[in-house]
Amino acid sequence: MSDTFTISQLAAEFGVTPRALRFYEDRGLLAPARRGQARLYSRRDRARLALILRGKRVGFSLTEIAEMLNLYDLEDGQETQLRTALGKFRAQIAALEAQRRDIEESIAELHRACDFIETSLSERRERVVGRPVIGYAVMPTDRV
Amino acid sequence: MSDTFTISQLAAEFGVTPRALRFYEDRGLLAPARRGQARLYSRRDRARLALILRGKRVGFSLTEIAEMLNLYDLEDGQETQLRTALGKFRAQIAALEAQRRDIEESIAELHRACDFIETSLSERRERVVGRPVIGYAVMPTDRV
DNA sequence: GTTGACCTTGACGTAATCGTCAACCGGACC
DNA sequence: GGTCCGGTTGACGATTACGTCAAGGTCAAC
Repeated sequence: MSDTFTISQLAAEFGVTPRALRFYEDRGLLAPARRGQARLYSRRDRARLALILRGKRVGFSLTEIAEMLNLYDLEDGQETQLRTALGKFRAQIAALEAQRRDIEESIAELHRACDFIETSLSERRERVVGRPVIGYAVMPTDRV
Repeated sequence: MSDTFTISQLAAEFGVTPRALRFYEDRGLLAPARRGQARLYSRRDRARLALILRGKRVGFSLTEIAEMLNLYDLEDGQETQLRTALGKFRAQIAALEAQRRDIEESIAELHRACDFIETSLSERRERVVGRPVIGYAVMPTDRV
C-alpha cells in the first residue's frame, strides 16, 4: 500500500471515474500535488476523497461539501471563524439527524409493506383469493 | 380540513411550487382528478405527495419513487409480481440502512470536529495561542 | 523510434428537477 | 363589461454533476 496514488488508482479504489476527480479539483474539493503535469494524490487527498464521497452519499452538494472541507481546513482561525464553523457543524448535525428520522420512517413503512405482502402471499397459499392486496392499506391517508 | 385541495393549497402546505406538482404528474407520480381543467387533489393524492417528498428527502430519484409507488399500487397482483415487489422493497430497506450508517458516521465525525473546536476555543481562552487548530487531526488518514 | 498505456486540458453534451415566462381560460366581484 | 385571481399548457432556461470526445504530452517497453 503506497503513499501516493495516480488518478486512476484512486478512482478505481473508490469506484468513481478520473473525470470525477478532476471535476472535484476544479470545484476546489481536492488539490493534489503534481509531478510534471500529472496529478499525484497523497493519503491526505485520499482521506479527503472519502469524506467527499460520503458527503455526497448523505445528500450534500459539492458546494456544501467544499464549504465544510474548508471549515475543516481552518488551521489557525480567528475565534469568530471557529465559532462560525462550530455553528455550521452543529447545523449540519441537526440536518443529518432529521434526515435519519426520515430514513427510519421510510424503513418502517417499507417494513409494513413487506409484512403486508408476506401476509397476502400466505393467505393466497391458503386459497383465499380475489381480494385487494396492497392498495393504500399500507399508506397513511391522514397522518402526514 | 377539507377533503380535496387545489394545486396551490397542496403546494403551500408542503412547501413546494405548483410547478413541481404538475411536474410530478407529468412523470406519473400523481394523477389528481379534474374539475373541468383544474386539478383536484384528494387525501390520497396528498398522502402520495407526502411519500414522494420523503422519498426525495432520503435521496431517491423521481423515477425510483415512481417505481415504488407503482409497487404500492398493486391491487391484486400475480404471485410473481408480489414476490418482485417484496424483493425490491427489501433491497430498498437495505439501501436505506446503509445510508443510515453513512449518516451516523457523518454525525460522529461532525461531533468530533465540534469537540475539537470547543477544546481549542477553551484553550485559546487560557492564552495558549499560535498553534494549529483543526487541520486533519479530526480527519482519518488511514481508515477509509 | 514507435507503440501503447496513461495522463493532460478544453469544449461540448446530457439527465434530472424544476423555475420562468408567455399566452390563454373561467369564474367571482364591482 | 371589465378586472382580478387562480388555474391551464407549452416552451425555454438554469443548475448540478458529471460523460464524452478531441487533441495532444510523457514515459517505459519492445
